[in-house]
Amino acid sequence: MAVSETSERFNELVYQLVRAIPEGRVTSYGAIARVLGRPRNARLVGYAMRVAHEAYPPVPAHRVLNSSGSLTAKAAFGGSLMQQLLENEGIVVENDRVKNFRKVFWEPLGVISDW
DNA sequence: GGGGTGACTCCAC
DNA sequence: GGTGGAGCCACCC
Repeated sequence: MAVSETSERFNELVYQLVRAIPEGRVTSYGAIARVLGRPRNARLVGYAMRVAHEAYPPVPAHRVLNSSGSLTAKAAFGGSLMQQLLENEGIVVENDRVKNFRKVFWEPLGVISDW
């Protein structure tokens, strides 16, 4: 199976990290990319999320936002589903942006030291 | 192999 | 805080 193993591994690490996000907290694509040693690969994290629906266990991709706290993935979730999921966890969403983004932001580095 | 695209980020204004 | 431009890298024609 000669697929691009590097991106496969990167993909899996992204999933594992996203699954570690606590309920009611969010993080950003850039933060994940940085933790995985690819600070310039935030876009690839986004791409990984796009195909994350094929992964199991499921990945809570709705907890991953851009660096501004905007729901850039909203369209991919279809309508207001993403916002609903976030609000269901106690996160306040206003005008496609997470309120108190800095407060609910979850730093992935904490989990890395646990590995 | 070349060119366009994107669930991004940084920097300047 | 918003906007615009450049950089990045895998994916899909």
